[in-house]
Amino acid sequence: MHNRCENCIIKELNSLKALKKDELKRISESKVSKNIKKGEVIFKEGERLNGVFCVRSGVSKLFKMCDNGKDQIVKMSARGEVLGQRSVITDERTNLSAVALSDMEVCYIPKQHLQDSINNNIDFTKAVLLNIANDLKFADNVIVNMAQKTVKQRCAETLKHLEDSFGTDCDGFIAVTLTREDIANVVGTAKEACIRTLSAFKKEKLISTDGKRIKIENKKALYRLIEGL
Amino acid sequence: MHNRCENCIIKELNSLKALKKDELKRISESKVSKNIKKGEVIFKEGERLNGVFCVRSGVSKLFKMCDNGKDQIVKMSARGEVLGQRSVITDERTNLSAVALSDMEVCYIPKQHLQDSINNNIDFTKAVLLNIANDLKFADNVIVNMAQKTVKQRCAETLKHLEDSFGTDCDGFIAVTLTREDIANVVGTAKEACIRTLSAFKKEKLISTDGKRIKIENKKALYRLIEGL
DNA sequence: TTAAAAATATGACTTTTATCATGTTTACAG
DNA sequence: CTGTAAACATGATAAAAGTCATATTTTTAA
Repeated sequence: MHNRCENCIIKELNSLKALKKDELKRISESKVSKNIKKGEVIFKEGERLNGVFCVRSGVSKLFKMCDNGKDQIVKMSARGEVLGQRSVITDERTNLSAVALSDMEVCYIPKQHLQDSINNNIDFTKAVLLNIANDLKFADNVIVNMAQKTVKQRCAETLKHLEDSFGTDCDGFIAVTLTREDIANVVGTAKEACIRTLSAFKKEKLISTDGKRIKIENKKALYRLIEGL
Repeated sequence: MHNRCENCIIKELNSLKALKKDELKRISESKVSKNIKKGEVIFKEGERLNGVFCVRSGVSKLFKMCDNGKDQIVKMSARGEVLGQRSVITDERTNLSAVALSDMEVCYIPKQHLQDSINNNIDFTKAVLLNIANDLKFADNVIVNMAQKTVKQRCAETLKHLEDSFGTDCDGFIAVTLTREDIANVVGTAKEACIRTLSAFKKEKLISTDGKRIKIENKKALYRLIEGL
């Protein structure tokens, strides 16, 4: 038996909370729950999506392959993210690729439902609009950081952002574990530079690590680093 | 006598085209036409806007001041841009500053009108949504370029983008003239690096210049530069 | 018109970051 | 378990980009 969207708590985190009972009912009947394994591709840049993926649990990265062979991660998706939302709205091919960074539970929702609701439920359209507007603000800020901050500053910023978005586990470590290469691909640098910077942070007691797990030890100093040089 | 929004051709370029006659009428009655001088501040980052600015003519830059004292230009606004749209929608303080780069004609539209239409006219809400979704796609691509491309590549990209957005004048020069410093602030580099790169482009006959005016002479070679190194 | 200010241009040098090489540790499939 | 691949780490070096200095040209405003 399916879990019913009407009862799903995840939608409180995204635009789907603005859907009405009957809309949710219809979605419930055609949605497909999927388990996605770590490393699996959810969609590739340039694909035409026939639906969106509502993330119930797990983490994924949204990124673009560059001419230089590296990936640039544009966004890390947390619980509640609606993957593919932008391209379904604009009815375009996806601009980014999505890959699972941990095992994930997602619900696949055929795009017709979203498009119907966007055409008929102004509360939903507004909710999506607010969502995208916030993504845009965030993206603008990333542009500024990429352009004007050093690798050191961006590493610090990325650690802060990961902790803010994913929280900490019971031991105080950031509740998402990325490879150094993935962190580098968020920061926009080479993995060696990322590793070196994190090692320096460790030496300065700004952070500590346990394998891939990272704990922010001196929040104040790390945050200060983000601003000044 | 005011120009009436109902007859204004500019709205064909933006979300306001989805407004109905009576909405346009109401806006016409409370909008204010303004002439803004080159260099004038339209709004500052962190301000609370009481309306948006629909650009009839002229060019402005949307940018953010950084801790290192430099500005990062996030977007150059052409005719048809609705400045302040994002922050009025989310009802937040502005995230960016806007400054006129040439004399401009704009219409100031009190925010109540937009908010009313967003709450009642689903076609308008959808139009704004598409608009912002496209801005987001563009911003994501800028992030990737900033993070992964060299200054040379980004300079080439910026020239292409300026020509694509603003077109060329009768002599074939890009129809917007920026200082080298402003170009540098789009590219995300120091003005010296920008000047040097443009000089190199001139030597390689990719572009020619006449004062601040820039003409792309070898489109193919310049575009090739954007991709590979 | 002309003096001052701003913008452009270029050289010299420093700092930051990327790349390449190599060794070590960790994760994981058989 | 254990061998193999992946990830981590660090040094050496090269390349890219930033900064500072200074000269020239262009723009602007009195």
